[in-house]
Amino acid sequence: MTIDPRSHTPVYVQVADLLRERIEAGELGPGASLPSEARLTQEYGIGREAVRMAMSILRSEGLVSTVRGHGTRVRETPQRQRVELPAGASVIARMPTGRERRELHLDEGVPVLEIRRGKSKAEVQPGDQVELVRPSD
Amino acid sequence: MTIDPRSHTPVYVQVADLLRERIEAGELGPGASLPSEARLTQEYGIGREAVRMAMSILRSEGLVSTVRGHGTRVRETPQRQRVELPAGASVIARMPTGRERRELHLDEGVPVLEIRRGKSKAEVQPGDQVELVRPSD
DNA sequence: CCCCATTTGTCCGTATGTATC
DNA sequence: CGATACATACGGACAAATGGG
Repeated sequence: MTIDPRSHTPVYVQVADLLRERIEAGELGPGASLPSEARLTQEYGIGREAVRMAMSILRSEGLVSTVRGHGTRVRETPQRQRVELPAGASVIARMPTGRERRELHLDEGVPVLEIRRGKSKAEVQPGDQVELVRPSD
Repeated sequence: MTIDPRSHTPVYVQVADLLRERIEAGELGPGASLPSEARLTQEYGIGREAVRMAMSILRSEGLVSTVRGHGTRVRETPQRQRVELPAGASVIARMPTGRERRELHLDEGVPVLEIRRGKSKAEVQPGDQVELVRPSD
């Protein structure tokens, strides 16, 4: 697969798609390092900005995690704890607020589960660590 | 609040944090326009790239929506439909894959609810349109 | 400890395209 | 039509963090 600069789809989206495929196919497993930005600019014959925007997309999808001076790695697939959703409760999925992300130590691209029971304050759970269950009756 | 170029946190993350605060505090309500890129580069004394990456983060969080040639606005808070979570089912929150985002016509920064019942294939619901409910017994 | 190569972060200049007013 | 504003894309340059020797 290669990049088509004349395509209607932006170059950086094409790059993100290519890398996402390689990750989802298991070619780049959890913990594996992605090629460096310099490497990707050479391999695809594109500018660094396109590469960095592609990385930004993958981070926002929770697929990878970038550390300055080190590189970008495929995120580990999280082990989720099973939590019971109480009777009469409801739940939504959304992105965390700034405070929530700091307090729950959430990476970019990690949603939260907001559980409401009646009129009381909502409970917020990290979306990458929790699996909600409604038991069989 | 200002920007500290010598902080260990990247400038673009700081800018995103500042703008997020102003949005969450209600200073920038739903529908309100954010300052233009040029304006922000001047106000904070930073470069374009930092501003654009900050905007990219806020978009990825579903907080704002950018229209080319017009500007960036705070997104309206979505109305959610109530859907019952079946007995014996479980649910997780995660970001959609590229294919899911296209097929479900999801905006940037919108997570999905993945509902599993037994060993059958999972059902995926848009996180900004659905509220899962477990009825009172 | 420092040195060094690697890698990402940041800024700048430039250019073209596209959408809105 | 022009002015404005964002989107995409390339190039160069330097700063800062990491990790290995």
